[in-house]
Amino acid sequence: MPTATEHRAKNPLRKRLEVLDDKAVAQLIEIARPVNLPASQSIIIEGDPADSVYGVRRGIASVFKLLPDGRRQITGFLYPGDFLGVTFNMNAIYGYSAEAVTDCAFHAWPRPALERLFDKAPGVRRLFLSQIADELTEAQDRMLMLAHRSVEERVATFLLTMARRQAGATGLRIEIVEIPMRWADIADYLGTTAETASRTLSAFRDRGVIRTGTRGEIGILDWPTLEAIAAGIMPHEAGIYR
Amino acid sequence: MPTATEHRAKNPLRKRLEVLDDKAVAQLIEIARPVNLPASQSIIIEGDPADSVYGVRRGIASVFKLLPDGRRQITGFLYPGDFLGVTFNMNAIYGYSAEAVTDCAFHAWPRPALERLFDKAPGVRRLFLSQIADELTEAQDRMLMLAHRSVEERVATFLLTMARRQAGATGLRIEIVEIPMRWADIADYLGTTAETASRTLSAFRDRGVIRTGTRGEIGILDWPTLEAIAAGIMPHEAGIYR
DNA sequence: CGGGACGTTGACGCCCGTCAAGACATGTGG
DNA sequence: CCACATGTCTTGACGGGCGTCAACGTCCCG
Repeated sequence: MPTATEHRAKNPLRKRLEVLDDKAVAQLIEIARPVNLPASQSIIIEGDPADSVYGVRRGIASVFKLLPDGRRQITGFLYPGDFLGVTFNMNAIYGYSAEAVTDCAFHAWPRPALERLFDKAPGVRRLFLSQIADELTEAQDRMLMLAHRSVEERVATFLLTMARRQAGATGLRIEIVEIPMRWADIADYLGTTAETASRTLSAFRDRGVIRTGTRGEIGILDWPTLEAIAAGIMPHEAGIYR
Repeated sequence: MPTATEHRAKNPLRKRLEVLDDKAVAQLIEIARPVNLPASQSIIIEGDPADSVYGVRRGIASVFKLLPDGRRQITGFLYPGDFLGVTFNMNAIYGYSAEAVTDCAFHAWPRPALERLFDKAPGVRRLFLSQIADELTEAQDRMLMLAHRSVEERVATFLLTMARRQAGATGLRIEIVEIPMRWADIADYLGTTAETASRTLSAFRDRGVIRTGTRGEIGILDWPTLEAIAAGIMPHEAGIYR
């Protein structure tokens, strides 16, 4: 049974919009304002009035929450086809912050125009609905992950998710996985630290599971082992520290 | 800014349904089938076809996911007024399991009838929508919690949430908090173990923050300290082990 | 070339998960 | 009413995973 993340991985923009008829898509594009942001720029700030909804066109964005002491939990990475800032609060306040991980292009929809479109084109409402539902399922999966799985399992799962996303519908076990985000971001996403994440990668490398070297790339050498680690099979055979 | 849990705590059944007009409420009740379950009986099983949506009328239910090795993460407790099994998946499969924590009474709505009602009464759709959105916000809050906060902070936060829920809109700092669920459940909810949760309670007791004794009840003696612990202020003054 | 951002590696300590045993309450049958 | 079984909570002992602090290496950009 695929997780929500895996499900989402197979649903880029085209897939997501194909539930809409051509007219609805045209209307959506029409009321959109284009927004471009360089990496690590802020898009949405938690607590601000939620007057726009954003759709990722290009690049990767992160959604996160902050603790008063400055610590950060990235609750998700968003890819082309994903939406940002879809809230149904009555007070219409963003419930989280978001920023561009890589250089990004967005559609920005003013909320009033979007809600008018909701009434004209029910398919559009259903589209945003399914996004929320997907996010909820993914959030629940990740709760399980954060609470009950070791950092090794989390990192392995992350690598596999990235690999499968890039393989797309082909299902191939690709060799080189591109990791566009910084490891500090990944650590915040996985609920650990950059140091521990790095150590875990090194351990995988030393066990011959992956290959490192080029910045922003990981080579997967041993899929079965990586999958076994992610699944939690493989009883602490070799710790993080050699 | 209140968390989603706190928000939900102030929204029992009446509050939640008051966004509907009388006719919609009547229609909802009309198509509902009553279901009663004793404590620890299963309501929904992850992976089963999602042919019903449930509304909690009385009692407390837990929503959870299981790992293959049997470990469990409770992703939320549901109270009267909350809904269960609202999925917008195209395949219409429950994404989680649920069971009664205490003796429970539910409304059960067959999905087809409910979707017909969605079209007749748009307020009903919006009601279920806002539930999903609430759950998503809560899920994101809890990710932060599980990933970055100590067990002490989590237990303190849980006690405060329960206390505030019982205080309702009064905002009073009530003395005796009823805890209807077993600590094993609470531990699974907080992403820890029953042992550690128990130890944490004992530490609070020894520091004079709470009073224990009667099963299913906790007395809160020192609100400011408990709030400080929950907020993460209070640098490891006295560990769990005396 | 110098400075800053990012990743790597080491050393250290403690939080908390695990195993185990005991305390206490509740239910069940004789 | 008592003996016993069962489920829940408590407490102890122990060890490991991983967070923290610190130093170093590497790459990039002015």
